[in-house]
Amino acid sequence: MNEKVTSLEVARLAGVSQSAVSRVFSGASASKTTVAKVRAAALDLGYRPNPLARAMITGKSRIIGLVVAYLDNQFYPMALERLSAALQEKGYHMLVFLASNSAQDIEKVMQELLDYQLDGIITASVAMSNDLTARCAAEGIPVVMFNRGQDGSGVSSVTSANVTGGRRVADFLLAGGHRRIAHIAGWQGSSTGRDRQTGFLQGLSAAGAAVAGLVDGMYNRDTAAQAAVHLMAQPFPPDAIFVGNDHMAFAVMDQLRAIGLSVPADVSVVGYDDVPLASWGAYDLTTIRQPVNRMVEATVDTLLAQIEDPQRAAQRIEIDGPLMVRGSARIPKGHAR
Amino acid sequence: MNEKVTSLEVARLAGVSQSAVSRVFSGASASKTTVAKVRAAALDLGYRPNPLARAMITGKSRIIGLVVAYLDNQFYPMALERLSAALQEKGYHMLVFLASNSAQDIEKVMQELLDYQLDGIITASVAMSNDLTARCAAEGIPVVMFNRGQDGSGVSSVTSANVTGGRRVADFLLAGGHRRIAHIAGWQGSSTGRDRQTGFLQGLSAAGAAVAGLVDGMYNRDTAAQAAVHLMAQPFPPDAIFVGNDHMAFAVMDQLRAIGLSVPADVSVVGYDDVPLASWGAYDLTTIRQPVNRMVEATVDTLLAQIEDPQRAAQRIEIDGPLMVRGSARIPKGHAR
DNA sequence: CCCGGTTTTGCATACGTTTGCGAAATCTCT
DNA sequence: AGAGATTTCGCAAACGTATGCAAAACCGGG
Repeated sequence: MNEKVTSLEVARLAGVSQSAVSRVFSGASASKTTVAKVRAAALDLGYRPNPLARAMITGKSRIIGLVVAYLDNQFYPMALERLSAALQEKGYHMLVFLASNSAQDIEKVMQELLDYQLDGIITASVAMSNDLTARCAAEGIPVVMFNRGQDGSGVSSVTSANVTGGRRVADFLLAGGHRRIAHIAGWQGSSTGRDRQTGFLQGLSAAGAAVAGLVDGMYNRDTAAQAAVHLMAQPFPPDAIFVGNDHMAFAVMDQLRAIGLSVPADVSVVGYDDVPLASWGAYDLTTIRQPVNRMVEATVDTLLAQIEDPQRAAQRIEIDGPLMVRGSARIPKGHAR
Repeated sequence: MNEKVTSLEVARLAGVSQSAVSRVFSGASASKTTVAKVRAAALDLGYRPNPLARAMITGKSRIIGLVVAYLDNQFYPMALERLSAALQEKGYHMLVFLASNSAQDIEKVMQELLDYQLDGIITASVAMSNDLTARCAAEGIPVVMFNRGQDGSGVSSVTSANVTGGRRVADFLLAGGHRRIAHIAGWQGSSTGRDRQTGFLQGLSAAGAAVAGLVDGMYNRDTAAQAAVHLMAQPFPPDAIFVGNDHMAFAVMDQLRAIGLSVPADVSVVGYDDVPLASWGAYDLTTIRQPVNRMVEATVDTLLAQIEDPQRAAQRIEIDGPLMVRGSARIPKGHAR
């Protein structure tokens, strides 16, 4: 039914050469009259340049690969939405690759990533070994890791200021008068998990306090809930828990309430991310906000800059975010909400 | 650094023609020895066929466009994840298009959709006018609407059995002894919203009951919360509310609790979707499960079948889902949980 | 009106694959 | 072993665009 209309047909109708049509649509120089004739003919025929053909010749597909593991954590859908919107604005689109974190699976995804002539890659939440990211870089495809850092490897990354954030939580809980503070950490295989923990522990020891329990929650609801049970079963249970991200914090709150404890009366809970759900009535979670918008902006800027200039050095961007004080943790006296 | 290796180089190394290489990788006939030689050479050079070049000549890109409006509702990230995984399994990938529901925006997205040589399109949650879907169909691109139906238009759709589901909720609430039952409906501009409401009202009137309040919640948290307030401010407020989807139901529960009402003691709440959050402790929401896995399966099957055979008639698939009985609504005596 | 300089234009080729077509090779059966 | 049927192979032409190069058109100034 639909005859795909090519630049050649437009050229014929406009009475110019095919190259002229190409130049008009690729923004190269052309005289006023030519542009007018071509535009008219194109509109008439309903012509639009074929991105695939264009990609093949230029080597630029205007497609960005997004590699993501899971979308359970509300933070990622949000980021995905924002990233896609931002890229769309710049004339790019996102091809989605799911990589459950098994090494074998990632290997397969990597192959496909390289097949498509992606202009760039954004990895979110996925644990790519140094090897793999390095290989991408070697293939000359710009990579930006979103919400995950990687020391040493020459790969760009955008995260929030996780160390600072962790520290901020420690300060806040200490100011609230808590003395037995535990931490259900983010997955220690990830930089975010490690950094938040580092900052948090720094904050505690700066005040001469020891951590009252420390478990790796693996960014997993069940693991975190179990950890909460264990922590509270100790002879001297904590009166505050800093949880490595909101996703786990919700599980922890559910669990604490299930065993009859009140938040924050019995135990304060603080999360990390500030996903939309954190502000909903049922949780009202005090948490560090990851400034998604600015993180997305930085990610896109970095990626596009790197696409423009492949020689550009890898960036390592950290964006600070505020503590959102809500009702899940005791509020220090005199604290300005 | 990275020399892109082409089929021609493989051919040279293997001592065969370029066409032979192509045939080996496109699954056409070739002799054992040729296959072996080519495979060896390809492995040696690290060759993999270029999907873009392939797409250009065959007209098949193995890319499916996913058009989605928002990802706030936890149902969609989940669906997206499953869809992407299922497609990946079949050798397809998903290009994401964000379409905030403004007509102008959709128009732009549509143009881009047509530019890329998409093999098919899945629309989720987005309100495409008959005109637009029809245009896609006219261009010969198979379209499947996920979680949204459209009467008349010859476009395939996959939904849950929304009428049945709505009816099921009515029956359940009536069995629970409720007599003043209100409905905060899903957006009436969508088939899901309308169908659920239809089934629900049918259920009520079959039992001779009238609805104790009916508002369009627009699938929006704030609207739904406002609606809840208004409903409860009536002289004879409802003792049960069926909310058009979980996303709004959470807002309603938050709101009810905020004004000092207890769920389900004062008022029962039932949702629709059964997103993960529904089973979490803080809400423990009774809701109709939309069987995402089977819906995704049906969507992918339908789409691929339509790609195989463009003459295939549009399907209209409805998949029934059970009521997940939890704690947010009074449980009828003797009801088997 | 002519000349140097700047744009603009068309021609032809390239990008990396698939695929129809005839030639060559292989197989099958007597 | 040879004829016919079948399979495999290479050649070359697509697919729809971008772009280097040289010719053509245009510009302003003397």
